[in-house]
Amino acid sequence: MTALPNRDRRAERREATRREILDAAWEIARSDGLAALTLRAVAERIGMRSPSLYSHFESKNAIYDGMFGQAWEQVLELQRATPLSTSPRRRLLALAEQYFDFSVADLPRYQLMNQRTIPDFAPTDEAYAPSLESMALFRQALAEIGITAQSDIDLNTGIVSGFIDQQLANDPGGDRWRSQLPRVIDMYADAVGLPGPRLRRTR
Amino acid sequence: MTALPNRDRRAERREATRREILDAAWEIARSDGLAALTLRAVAERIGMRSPSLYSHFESKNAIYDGMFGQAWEQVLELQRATPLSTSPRRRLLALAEQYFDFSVADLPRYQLMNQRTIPDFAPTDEAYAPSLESMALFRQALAEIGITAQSDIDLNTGIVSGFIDQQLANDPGGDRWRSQLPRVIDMYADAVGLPGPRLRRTR
DNA sequence: GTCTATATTCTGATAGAC
DNA sequence: GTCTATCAGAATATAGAC
Repeated sequence: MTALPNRDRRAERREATRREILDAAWEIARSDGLAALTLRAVAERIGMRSPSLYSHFESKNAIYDGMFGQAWEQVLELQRATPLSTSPRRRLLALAEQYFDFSVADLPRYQLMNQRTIPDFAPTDEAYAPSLESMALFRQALAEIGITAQSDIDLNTGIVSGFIDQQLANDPGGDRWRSQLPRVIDMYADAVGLPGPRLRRTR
Repeated sequence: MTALPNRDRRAERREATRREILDAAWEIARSDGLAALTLRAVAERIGMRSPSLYSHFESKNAIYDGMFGQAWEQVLELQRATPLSTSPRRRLLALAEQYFDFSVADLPRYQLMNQRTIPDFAPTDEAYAPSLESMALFRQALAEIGITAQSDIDLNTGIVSGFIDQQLANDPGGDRWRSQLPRVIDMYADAVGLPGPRLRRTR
């Protein structure tokens, strides 16, 4: 009987190459725009020829799919690594700031995750899974401080995503909207009936 | 002395063709996605060959530019045609609903107006002008009800654009976020110190 | 102002040798 | 698993006849 090695070096190498391809794809997206991605450019950046990519991804959209999954995995990691404040308002602010900062740090990533920038791309169920998991964690974090109504959750996502949008569109690199997060979170907390203390003084 | 005709039929025709081209471009953007626009497809749709488009637009991006200008002109027209309520809260709600409905009615239009979906497109000053004019009208509409601080204006745009975003991304064609506009506008009005009466009962 | 013809370059993808 | 060679097509844009 032949002993199986406890590490599959082949699989490890394969996975490393996959990540290398996705890393290159992100770099191109960040410098030239998400829609400007081409297989040749990705291959060239890692010293390959474009047909070789097909050993790792079955199509260009499969690369977008991998990127989509990676991006939401990153959100998940961030969520899992961050302890949740027990103060309801501080928790809300921390959740908002965390997602805000993650989003504005990388426009193409945000476009891929949340906007339909690439006409014929739709994530596979597998790539979509971490997105669902992320939302589930978010709902749980809100539930623990008494926010369970769908309308209250929607109110939260609506506000935060709008701040991200405006920051990216009208003040990239700045903090015009980011600096107002405490204010808007106080508004939100008041609206859904959370107890104080407020994050900021009232006017 | 030769009398000049009081109508320039040639210019009218030219302008009509220009509009026809842009109309076709919008149709393609709506059915295939904004980034999927091609000159061939535009030309074909109006019974032309693609090189003929160059008699009316100097490049593909010039077509995007024309579309961008048109979209913001439409916003302007809408703003000018709508009487402003004298009740502060009703005015806020009407402004929000108007822009919300306009935005969610056409995703590619919204992407072109507000998101950087096309990597190498940037509007010319001419096409950008109606956008600035629209924002000026908006600021004036807010100023008349006592909202003048930049932070208060930013708060408004942040909230409304986020609702649009979420509606487009997570409930296209529905009203999950649209139906909450009165609630969030009340929140906003409270936060910036507007007098009542409220649009909705407090919980 | 529209056409045909074409330049030029690029695209995603496949076949098959090694 | 990566390569060369290539496909088949599409892209934007230009030249020049009519």
